[in-house]
Amino acid sequence: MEINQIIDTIYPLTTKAKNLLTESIIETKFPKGHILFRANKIETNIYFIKKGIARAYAFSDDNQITFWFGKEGDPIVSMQSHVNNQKGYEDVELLEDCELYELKTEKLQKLFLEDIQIANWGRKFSELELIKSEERLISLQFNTATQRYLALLKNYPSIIQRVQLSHIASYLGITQVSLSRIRANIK
Amino acid sequence: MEINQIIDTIYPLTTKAKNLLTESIIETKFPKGHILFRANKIETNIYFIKKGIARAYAFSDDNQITFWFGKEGDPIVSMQSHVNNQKGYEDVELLEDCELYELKTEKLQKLFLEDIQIANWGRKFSELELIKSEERLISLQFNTATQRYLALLKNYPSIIQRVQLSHIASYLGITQVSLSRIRANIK
DNA sequence: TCTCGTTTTTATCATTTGTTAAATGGTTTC
DNA sequence: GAAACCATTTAACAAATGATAAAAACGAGA
Repeated sequence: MEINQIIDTIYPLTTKAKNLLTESIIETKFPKGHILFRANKIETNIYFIKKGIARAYAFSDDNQITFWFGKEGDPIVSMQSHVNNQKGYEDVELLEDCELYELKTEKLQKLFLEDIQIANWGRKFSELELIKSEERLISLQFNTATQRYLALLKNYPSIIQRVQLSHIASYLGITQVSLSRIRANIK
Repeated sequence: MEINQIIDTIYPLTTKAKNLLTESIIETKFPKGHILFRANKIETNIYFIKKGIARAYAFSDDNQITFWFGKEGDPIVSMQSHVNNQKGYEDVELLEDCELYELKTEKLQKLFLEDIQIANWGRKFSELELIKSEERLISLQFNTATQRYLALLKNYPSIIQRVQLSHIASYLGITQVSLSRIRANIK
């Protein structure tokens, strides 16, 4: 997905403000398996996915738990770094060869203070992420694992082809064995 | 908690911007049990809690599930109304007699477009809420019910005195019976 | 095609949580 | 103080999920 479309979908900007923003964005590529963000590190960039898919995970005892997937058009942000300039708790791994748009956090923070349109674009960005996060929270709290799996399939059918089931299981808050049972029962 | 402190904790404003914001805020009171927000309704106000405690819940089949508690200093917002001007899915009930600060969504949206400081205050507001939501999500996905209960007690010890256990149980994503068992095992 | 390594499924048993119902405890009202 | 009401706990059984191990399916290279 092209950066212009990504920006406009969040909050439409005038040409001037959009130029200010796009001037600060560069394109970059990383191979499948690349670790884009590291836990316990302050990340200095945010990204948007032009092409590819990624996951964020953290460790609980010894095992990785995936709590986020990103696909074309989605932002990749360590919120702790972006908001509080603090260390994040997550790794972000690219699950396919990826083309990304890169934007320095510091540069964006500066634009927030200089341009009211970009400040409102940043506000809208967080508002939209917040709504996504709330929906995810409620899905986890309200629905059974089976319901959550079916909802994921419905919202994002191709994820089954693109992401291995062990990651999907931990995203759903269950073990891989449990997801396998659920899949067997659905057929 | 006083409105000045609430505003400043989110993002410090110059006197001029703060006056613009506080001019639009009025104080109001409601008794315990009052339903402040209704599901399937576009809410036109946002609130901050000066004194008291509230919960948001939605229905899953026939039973209410509490997914949020607010106490002194916390905002009460229907994000669907605030961000998308759409109907929300939640009721908000006051669990004690409450003193609230009230702000019209429409007025705030206007200020966002007029004052860059207030736009950045609004951005910070959503960013902070987003971090809270992410933390909650990860707690739900990573931890057992017992761990979540202990964490809640640690973060907010007096909640046990202020909120009945059936609400806390559904907030933790378990039944009241299950919470009762957990409490019995901890002692 | 064969082999090796990885992913996914299946099986078994233990643990946790859900469901329903009854018992206990506390509070309010008359 | 008794009755009525509500919140909380306990009990008993059912269902879902976790843990561990083994089998099966799949894919990438030689």
